[in-house]
Amino acid sequence: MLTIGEVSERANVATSALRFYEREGLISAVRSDGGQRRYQREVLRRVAFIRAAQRVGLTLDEIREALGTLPDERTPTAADWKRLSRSWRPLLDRRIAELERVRDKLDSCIGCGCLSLRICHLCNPDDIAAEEGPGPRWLLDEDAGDLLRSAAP
Amino acid sequence: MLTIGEVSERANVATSALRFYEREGLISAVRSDGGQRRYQREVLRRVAFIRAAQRVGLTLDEIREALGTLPDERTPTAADWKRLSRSWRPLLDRRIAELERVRDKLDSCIGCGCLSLRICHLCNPDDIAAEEGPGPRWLLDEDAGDLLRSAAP
DNA sequence: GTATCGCTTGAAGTTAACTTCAAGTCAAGG
DNA sequence: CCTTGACTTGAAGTTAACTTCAAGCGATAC
Repeated sequence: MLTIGEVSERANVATSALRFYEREGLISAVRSDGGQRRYQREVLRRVAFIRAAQRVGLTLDEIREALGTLPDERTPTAADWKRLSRSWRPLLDRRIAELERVRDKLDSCIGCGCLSLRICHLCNPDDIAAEEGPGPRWLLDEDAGDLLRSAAP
Repeated sequence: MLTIGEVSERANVATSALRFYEREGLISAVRSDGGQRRYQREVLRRVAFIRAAQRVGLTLDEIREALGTLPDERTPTAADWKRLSRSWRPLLDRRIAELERVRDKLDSCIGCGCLSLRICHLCNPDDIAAEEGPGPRWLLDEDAGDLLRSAAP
């Protein structure tokens, strides 16, 4: 059993983040007699998954959903984790393709020097993202959730 | 001269966002007798630049800085905009490369099924991003500002 | 046993990029 | 002239993913 400080150091994640993940239902812990959190070693893999998923671009909501497809009864196996990670691949591909599209349009727009509205494809791409909702909006992308759901067993 | 509603519709940007950009010093407007905003047509290009820059991944702070390198006296020319847009290229290249690295590591990690800390390169990449500060942190990247500054005349 | 460091909680703060709201004023058509 | 829709302001709310804080208990080394 690991203390929160040990998990924090090994996973390179702040203790405040671990408590936050617990509140958000992403990880869990048992308690010592004195009421302190004690983690099973498995939590390290879970946290690793969370951080890797964030690098890929998933939100914590999406990650929680993905973690929800893991078996409740037994400890997740390498195959379980593999299934989840594999589901990221198309998402990554799409994000990369999107950026490459922007780059190519940028090239052609530098060529024409336009940067004018409706004419320039760079300024008015035909995407759905960046249309709704507040908050930071850099590279919001639709239906990551669908991809995850399609990876469920 | 355009009203805020006209700019909003042509640029496909909410009026609230236009007022916000003005408060943030990204765009400006003169006022009608009654105190309403009246925009020069040039603001459309400016807004287009802002939105395109956001797609590339710049923050409004960085965009303000970039806009600050435009000449104060004369209306910016196509060459001015071209210079700014060109400075995005290396940034885009780096972001794409970063995602490709993640994708490749993902492949090898699916192969080994590891996803364990410190051992797995996907979970513990050697990057500086994702280390400091609150707020959403998907694909934070260092020194975009340097790139912009190096594009100044 | 006591000093010290680690752990606990809930509440509130942070950042980016906006949006929403209330309570009005302006402009244009009929 | 009057109605209606567009515009004004400042303040407060939103979202994600956390962090910071205060006030106090837990665990461990000496």
